[in-house]
Formats: sequence, C-alpha cells, structure tokens
Amino acid sequence: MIRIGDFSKLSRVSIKTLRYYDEVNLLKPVEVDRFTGYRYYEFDQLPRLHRILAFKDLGFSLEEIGRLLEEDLSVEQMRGMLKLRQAEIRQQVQQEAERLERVELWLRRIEQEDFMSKYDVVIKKAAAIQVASVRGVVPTPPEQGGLWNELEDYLARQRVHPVGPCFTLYHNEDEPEHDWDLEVCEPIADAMAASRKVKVYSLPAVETLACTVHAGPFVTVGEAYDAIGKWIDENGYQVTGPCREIYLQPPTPEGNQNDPGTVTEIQFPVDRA
Amino acid sequence: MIRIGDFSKLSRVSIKTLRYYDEVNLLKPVEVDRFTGYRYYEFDQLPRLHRILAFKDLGFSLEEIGRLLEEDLSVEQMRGMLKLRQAEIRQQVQQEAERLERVELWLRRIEQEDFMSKYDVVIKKAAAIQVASVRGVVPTPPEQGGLWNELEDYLARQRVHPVGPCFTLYHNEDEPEHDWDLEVCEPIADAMAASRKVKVYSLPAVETLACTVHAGPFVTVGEAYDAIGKWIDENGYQVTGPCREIYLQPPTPEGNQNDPGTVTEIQFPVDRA
DNA sequence: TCTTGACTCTCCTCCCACGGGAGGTTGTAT
DNA sequence: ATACAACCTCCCGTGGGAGGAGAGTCAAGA
Repeated sequence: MIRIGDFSKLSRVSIKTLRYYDEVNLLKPVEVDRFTGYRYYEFDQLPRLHRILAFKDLGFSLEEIGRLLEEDLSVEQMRGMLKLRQAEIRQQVQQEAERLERVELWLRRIEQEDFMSKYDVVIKKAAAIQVASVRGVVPTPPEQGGLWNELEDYLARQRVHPVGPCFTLYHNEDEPEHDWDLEVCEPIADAMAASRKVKVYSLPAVETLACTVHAGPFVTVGEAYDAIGKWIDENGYQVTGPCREIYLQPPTPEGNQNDPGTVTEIQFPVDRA
Repeated sequence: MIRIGDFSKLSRVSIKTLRYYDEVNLLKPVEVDRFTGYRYYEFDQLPRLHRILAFKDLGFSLEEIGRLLEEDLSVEQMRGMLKLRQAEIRQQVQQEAERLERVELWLRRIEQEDFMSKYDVVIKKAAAIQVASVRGVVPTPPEQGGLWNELEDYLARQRVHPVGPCFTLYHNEDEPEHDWDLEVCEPIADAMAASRKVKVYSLPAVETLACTVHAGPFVTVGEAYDAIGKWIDENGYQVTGPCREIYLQPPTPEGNQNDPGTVTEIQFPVDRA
C-alpha cells in the first residue's frame, strides 16, 4: 500500500486528479484511513489507471470511461462506443476544417482589400410569417413609394397594425436596368381580408438566409449588396429565392434617403451550391 | 429603441446571451432604465452583434472578440490574431486526426482478437535519476539473482536505502537465446562511493517512454512484452534504448515467480519512427 | 521526546459561455 | 382592475480539474 504522492509519481498523474477520480468513483483507493482520511493505493491499480488514461487519450469523457470500465461490458458494446467516438471525431475534424476555411477566407479578404469590410454576413433561419403585400413593377427601386401608400392606406382602413418591421421582396433574379418586380410587405398577426391589389398570405419559413445589416444612409445600401453578394460567392452558396430588404429603422421623412440613422437588413435565401 | 426580447428575435440571439454580453461588456444596450433595469437596444447595434457572431463562428473566445472589436485595432493586429487562430485550428485538426487514428487502431484490434487485451500502453516522461547498479551477462533473465545479491549487500554495507522501486535494464537490442546483458539498479538519493562491481551514476531523463504494467505472476510477464511490442509497432514508434523492467511489487520469496500479487512495469524508450 | 519539514486532508474559488429556474417587478391590453 | 407577457436579479449547474488556504499527520533526526 502506498500513499497518494507516491502513486502520483509512479503514474505521472497529479494528486488533484487522483482525488478527483476517487470522488467520481473512477478509481477508488483500496483503503482510506477512517481517522486521517489518507488514501492508500496498491500497485495493481496501475493497469486500471492506465486504461483510464488510454481512454481519455481517445477523447472519451470521464463518465463514458466509467461505463467502459464496467466489468460486464461486452466486446460488442465496446465496439459500439468506439464506433460512436469515431463518428464524433470525424464530425469534429470536418467542422474544424470548415472553420479553418472561413478563417483563411477572412485572411484573404484583408490581404486583398487591406481594410476591414463594415459588413459581416451571418446565416439565420426565418420562421413562416403572415404578411399583407402589394406587388408591382417599377422603373427603379426608389420609386416604390406608390406601392407603400396603397398598402398602408389599406391597412389603416382595415385597422390592422403591423407586428414587425416592414420589408420589400425583390423578385428579379438579377439587377435589371428598369422594370423592377418587387413586393412591399407588412407582417401581420392574423389572416385578414385581401383586396384586388393587396394580397394576404403566409410567407413560408426559410432554413438558410444569408443576412447582413446596413446602418447608414440608404443611398449607400449598394455597398451592403456588394458585400453580401461577394460573401455568397466566396462561401460557395447560391441564391435560391427573392431577396428581402427589411426596414428596421426607416429613414425620417425630412432626411429622406440621406438620414444616417437608417438601419436596413438584407437577406438572401441561399443554399450550398 | 427596442426591448431585449425584440432585439433577441431580430438577431436570433437568446435573451440570456444578450444579457451575458452586456455583463462582459461585449455589447452594452444603448440605455438601461435606472429604475426598472430594462435594457434598451438600437437597430444600429446589429452590425456589432453580427460581427461578434462571425468571430464566434471562427472559434474566438469572447475575450478575444472583445479585443478584436476595439476601435483602434490595426489591420496588422487583426491579421496577427487571424494567423494565430489559423495555426491553432490547424493544430487541433491534426490532433483530432491522430486521435481518430488511435480510435481506429483500437477498433482493428478488437476486430482481430475479438477480446480486449489486459495491457494498455501510455506514453510518459522519466526524469533523470541517480542509481547504483551492477551490470553483468547471464544465460537467462531469471538467473539475475546473483547480481541483485551483490548490489543489495553493497548498499547494506554502505547503509544506503533505495528511494524507489528497483529495476533491471535490458541492454540487448533483441531477445538472445542466452548471454543476456543486463543491469540491476536501485534508485538512490545522493551520489555515493562506487566499487569495482557497483557503478553509481545518473540515469539521464527520457522524453518518451512507452509503458505498460503487468499485474500477476511474474512467469506470465511475457504477455506484457508481446503487447507492448505490438503497440510500438502499430503506433509507428521504434525502440531507442534499453528496456526497463520495474519491480513495483516484487514477488514474495515463498511464492517465488508464481505470486499472483506481483506488479511489474515495463518501459521502452521510444521515438517516432 | 521534541522539532522540523514533507505530506496529506477538506473546502473554497476559478475557468467558459451560457441554460434553467425561482421569485419578484413592469408594461400593455382588455 | 385584472390578466398575462415580458423583464429583472440572483443562484446553481455544466467538465475536468488547477490553485490555494488552513489544518492535521507522518517519519526522521537531535
């Protein structure tokens, strides 16, 4: 019987760790003095400790190791746990590899541009949402005011209040010179009566949306589109539906399109190419 | 100004997380009501939050992100932190890949043998240690008793006590039929006088030792040698020096070589092949 | 027998990035 | 006035120990 310090030196495992393994019932000393609390180990506990270390080296948690060390564990069960561990490690390696790619993408970007873009893109989900909308074709985006007037007037007459920020859906696949097909939307709580111009329906949920936020004068929102477009390309995504432009903080009427307090979020439904 | 719940829905970040970011000064609400404690956010805080999420996605800790978000961070510093992160991820990917190999090795072993070996091998370091030793050539290992007698007699006469378990060094590179060149050693605290037969010197430290423990009758210690030899092969190591056989719990004289309470550790200095 | 110094004990806090829940207050709609 | 949702703070838990405080224990030397 040897004391914890000697057992620690022998096994190269710290005293703290040995005490912890005692606490979690992974490796109990053969004897604990009832009066002094001193732990006493035997040399033949070394194989068990070595096995613990070996499993730890494979990345198992101490709880899993506890189960792996149970007496009546069949070879089948052992194989199962190893297979599981194998799958977990494979997944983690892949995730880290993807993360590495993203880091390298950032590095390439600051090498190229030598400054840091204001825009960061994140992937989000969007839940389904009930909307009232007016769709139309206008020469250029800034001329969508008429559509908004129609929608707001209708909501006011129906005494319905939006339950979130309004937004525009851009249905063109690319940027046309003129003839922009767009749809102005207000999220609403419940279904309501539609009209000839105003549609009411549930916008389906989207699993992956690439999003970025433009905080600043609306006239410079193009930079945000450039940034998100580039990001989608570089990260191997492709656009799978109409873009949403969400007016979180609309420009004040007086400041018009130059109000620096404006905040707009841009969302593209995307998918791995 | 919006409340935390709305900001949470907008950003898809949980309320708990937002409160935590407030606490660690990563993202403070623009205003906190002094009487109610309510947090109020602005839309234009979304870009900062997005940047936080983007960095988190690269695997930075919140503390690092705090530094990355400082106003006066130069592009150079940013590049430095990204490079560092890149190196860390690369290292982690490699470690996980190695771990995966070890798991697969275990799987192959239980596939082949259909049972679990009693022996686990761990890599340890050994510090330098002062020893008194007697080296000699004997026909077979069990005949090393004479060397032990010489060593023990000498230590007794010099009134020196060993400070740890005794061991034997096997100097042959492979297993000879006869003529085993071996050295019996006792660790001692301080330098002492040598004699014609008894050498006293400091055994140098070894960086990587492959170790396993044999608990059971000494006559079956060969199984442990088989297991560790196989392990060294399979894991791409090679032996770089004399093997140490450490008598942690020597056999009792009466039980001789069949005492089941015997515990022996076997160590091979190794190196990546 | 006393002292000294090395060991050992328990108990506490800390790490990270939150999640869960208790128990109480505030805001808003009916 | 009354629900009820939203919000607040405070406390505990996670894994695998590390670090340290304060007190008790062991063995050898004087």
